[in-house]
Amino acid sequence: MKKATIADVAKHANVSKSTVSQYLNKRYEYMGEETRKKIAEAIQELHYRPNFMARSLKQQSTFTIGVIVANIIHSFSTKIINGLEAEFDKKGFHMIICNSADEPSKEKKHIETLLERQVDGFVIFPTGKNEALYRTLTMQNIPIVFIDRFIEKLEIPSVLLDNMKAMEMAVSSFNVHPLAVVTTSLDLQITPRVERLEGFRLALQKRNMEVLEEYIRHGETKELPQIFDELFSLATPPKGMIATNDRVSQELMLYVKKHQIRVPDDLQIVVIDEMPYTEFMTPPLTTIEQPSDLMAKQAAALLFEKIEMGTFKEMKNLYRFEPIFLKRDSTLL
Amino acid sequence: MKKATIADVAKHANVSKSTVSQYLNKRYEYMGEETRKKIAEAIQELHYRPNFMARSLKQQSTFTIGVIVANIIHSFSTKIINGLEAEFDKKGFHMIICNSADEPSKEKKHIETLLERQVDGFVIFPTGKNEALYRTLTMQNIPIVFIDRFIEKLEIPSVLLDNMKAMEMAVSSFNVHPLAVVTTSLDLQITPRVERLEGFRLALQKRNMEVLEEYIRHGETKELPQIFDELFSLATPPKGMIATNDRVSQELMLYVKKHQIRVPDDLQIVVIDEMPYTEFMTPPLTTIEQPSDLMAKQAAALLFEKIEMGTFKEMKNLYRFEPIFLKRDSTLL
DNA sequence: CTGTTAGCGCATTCAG
DNA sequence: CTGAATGCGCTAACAG
Repeated sequence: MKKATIADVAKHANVSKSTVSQYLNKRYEYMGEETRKKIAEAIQELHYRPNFMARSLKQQSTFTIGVIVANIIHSFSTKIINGLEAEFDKKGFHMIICNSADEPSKEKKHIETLLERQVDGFVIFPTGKNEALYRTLTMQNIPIVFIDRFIEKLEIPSVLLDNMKAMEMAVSSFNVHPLAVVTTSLDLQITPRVERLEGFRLALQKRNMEVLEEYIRHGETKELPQIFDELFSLATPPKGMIATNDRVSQELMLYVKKHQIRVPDDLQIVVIDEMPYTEFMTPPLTTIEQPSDLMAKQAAALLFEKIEMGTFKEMKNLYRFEPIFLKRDSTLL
Repeated sequence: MKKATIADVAKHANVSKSTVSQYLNKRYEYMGEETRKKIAEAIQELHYRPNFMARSLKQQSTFTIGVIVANIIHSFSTKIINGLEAEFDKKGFHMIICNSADEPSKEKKHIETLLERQVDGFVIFPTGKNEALYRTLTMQNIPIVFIDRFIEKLEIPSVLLDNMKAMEMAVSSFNVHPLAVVTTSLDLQITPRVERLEGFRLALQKRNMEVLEEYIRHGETKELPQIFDELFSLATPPKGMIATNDRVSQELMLYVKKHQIRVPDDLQIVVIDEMPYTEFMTPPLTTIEQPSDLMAKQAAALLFEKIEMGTFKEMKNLYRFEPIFLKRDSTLL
């Protein structure tokens, strides 16, 4: 039971291949009523399905987008993937998902193989360490949109959270001090992490509060307990803490529980990224949510702009989204 | 700056297309040292990348797997996707992810378009309502593996949790009664839900406990609070409860919090699906975990068996995985 | 070791 | 309205 081709259908219906092709492309004007029926029947009988690869080869378009996430398992990636899927589906596009695991070499490999697969565009959570490659892509006019992270001096639009504002919101929701902020590894200088720490410093300065670097910490996930230990061993332990992403927030919850730290009495907490548990923790966590669906929509819209019109409408590289403040009980103000 | 083809490279290097093709396929034996260098240079200069579509067309293989999940956002789907990605990546395969949203019509549409895209195989969380289509696929000898759900009378292997055992574990971890079990919608008779309810009944019977259907509930996510209300309004409210998936467990946590139900004193709880929060809830939740990585590995292995050898090694349709019991403090035994 | 030839399945002229 | 011819980019014999 081999796969039927357009030629088989043509033979079966006693017409020519091009007539069948017309039919498939719904150009019914160019054929008789009965011809149409015969073709329809033949397609049914042979279980014929057009070969998308062949069409793509001819039409130089694959209707597929390559998506490279830094880590599928992270909550924000998942939300974005979910949002992108919905948008792509509307346009009849499919997506190939790859995982860079925040390793530049993997990212490079994936970009290259996706290129070989002739994807029509990319959505990438960039590692940031493949600048030459990003530049080549732009020069070859390949549609590409970054998400979550921004790479300077590149004409590639980035869709990201207004991290400064998020930290301003966070800081303004505490009525205690000193405040600490913790994020995950800074090895790759990943935009949201860098910006959130910087936003923290700025928010303090704005309030004429001293910026003490020992309260501004970062490290691999497994180092976080140690970091918390150090923080709470300071002469003046933090009274408020900001967890800048889901990883940190989870580790912090674990730590708080283990050490029976009372929230908000001993420690007030603000976390970035809405998670299922933030609402039913004791106490529920004051959270700053990223509007992931809007962000995915924006990314998809930008990408299609470039794919369909060959260029971005606006000469704008930065699309910042408003964080959503969810006041709950881990802060008091 | 148009894309270079193999012909451009050949011209640039003063050799024939087929020599270049040999080079690309690493059949270096058939060419001179300097020829090789010249080709390498030409490829560099022209930024040449082989067109994977063209190769696929010729080779009748796309090195891509279609993955259809019931809902990307569910924790188990995400974990499986993550596991599959790792396995596929090892073999140089990519995956196209689609969302059926548990709608049979969407599932059908996705299967059909993925077929047109000539995917080499499928991994599907089946809705169960497209039996004719599943059957056609099997008859056309298309590699396909189901996950999480089992469809009877089909020669399609399914990778799933040993749900009976999971419920036996759950029931045996309580030292109170009556016990209740809650799952999400049963409209589609989705395997894990059906089996978990049935496993619950069986576990009770085994212990000569009465099976009372009013303690065995199911409903849409938004109906769950109402269902909990009803359960706790019974003459004898449940003293122990099993949440059969992450949705139910989250709704239950919300409910328990809202109504200040004391766990485990007033209500003992066991949940299925390990989640970030199970460990740091108060109290930590006794959990039954699905070995998602092993399951993804198994699914991938089966699929590749069929892809590479044209047949499954074993005439076996059911691959059951041992649940992992994580005793924590929401149960007392 | 290298070049020629002939498709893979489809879409698109361009004559009939 | 239909059919023949051509090519998308690559691979795979098969000669040389």
